[in-house]
Amino acid sequence: MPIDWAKHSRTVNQRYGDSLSATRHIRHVLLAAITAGDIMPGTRLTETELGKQLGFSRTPLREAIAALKAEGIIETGEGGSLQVRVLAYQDIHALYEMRATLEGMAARLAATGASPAEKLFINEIRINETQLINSQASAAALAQINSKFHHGIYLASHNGFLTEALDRLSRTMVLLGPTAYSLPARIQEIALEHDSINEAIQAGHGDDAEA
Amino acid sequence: MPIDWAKHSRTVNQRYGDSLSATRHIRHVLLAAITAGDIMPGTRLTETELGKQLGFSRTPLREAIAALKAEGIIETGEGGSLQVRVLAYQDIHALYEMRATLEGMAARLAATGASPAEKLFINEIRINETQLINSQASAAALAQINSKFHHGIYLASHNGFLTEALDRLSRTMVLLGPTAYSLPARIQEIALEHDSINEAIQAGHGDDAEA
DNA sequence: ATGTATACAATTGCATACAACATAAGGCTG
DNA sequence: CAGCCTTATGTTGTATGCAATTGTATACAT
Repeated sequence: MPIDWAKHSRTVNQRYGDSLSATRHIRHVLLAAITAGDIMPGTRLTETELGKQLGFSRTPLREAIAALKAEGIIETGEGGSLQVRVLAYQDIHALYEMRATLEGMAARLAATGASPAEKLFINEIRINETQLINSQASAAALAQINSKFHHGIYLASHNGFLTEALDRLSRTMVLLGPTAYSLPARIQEIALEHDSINEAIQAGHGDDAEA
Repeated sequence: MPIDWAKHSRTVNQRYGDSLSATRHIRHVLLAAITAGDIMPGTRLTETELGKQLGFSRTPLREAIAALKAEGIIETGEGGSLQVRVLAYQDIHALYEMRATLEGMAARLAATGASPAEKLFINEIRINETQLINSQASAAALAQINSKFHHGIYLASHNGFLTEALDRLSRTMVLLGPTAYSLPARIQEIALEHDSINEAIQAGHGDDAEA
């Protein structure tokens, strides 16, 4: 069954506008397709076929793939064939370990260095999230506000490389498949964690935030 | 004065063999040129000119540049023009902050999780380094063994993403220009630090290694 | 029946050609 | 003389075509 590229293309246009270069457009479309689970890790990608389906020539397609290879999303199998990266079992542990450390670093930096405006911004997101949880909002909406909360902390760390590294990790995490954010128990846990982090940031307690 | 691309090309061939694809070859050559200071941050790069000088067509050149853009080494100025990334002043602080955290993480993981063979390997590198320092070896040789010591710790962390992130940071650091590893006082400091780290790893003390 | 060699098909890697865009210079007009 | 429009030039973005390498199937020999 062919993949509905048009849908992903529309999503990208909505999110980034329709004035992207073909290379960047294709990059985002491929990421969207992987995120949605339309392309599973290990799937072989052939340039000719992809280009035909996407409606672009192979040149911008290859550039998009070159960027994704540099990010570790796509890898070259033996013989130079292309495939979506397959994470080894140990990679999963490494990935979470890495994210925990970097998130801790971001929380600490946010607690010690965030401006009043940034603290206010983070706090408002947290309030917003609580409201959404109490009103039984959809999983998608919760995931979105969750992402916003974390990203707010990243930015408040005032460290562009940290933000970039965490964003890159998120992109790599999509290789693990869809996350389970929908379990009620987990939602409560996350809410409590976010409260602790938020309080530590508001109070300026670096150690507490990192924990 | 034109850049001596042939020299960098030879260096790459020595280091990685001469069977690299044009794209990868160009990527390494550009990195070597930036590392050597032949191309300074902010320098504008034109594809046509570069391709002519390197002896390759624009296609593999653009793919190499796409990869370097994804890594944050090359950026697109206004109007789509290419230039070597110029680090903002705050980026320098962020870069060192990031490296300190990740190196600490690597040292902790190495201390708690390295195999006996890996500990032995790291210890031998440390002994080798001491000998080189005592015998007044060249700065280049010291830099090389220093790099080996750190890389040994990265690998002993058993976290591929951490290793990759640190390698990427190193590549970004070349944008700061050549490092000062030649000051005698600094060499002694580094030697002491390495001793502390090594001892902590050998003893399996995670907290000490991280510090 | 199995192993190997050879030929063919498919796919990636690279080069060239063309189109679209931005930029800067020069002339024209107010 | 100043400002703006036009045009020429250079650079990036995209498409197409060709070469080389790799995977595969088939036929033949052991």
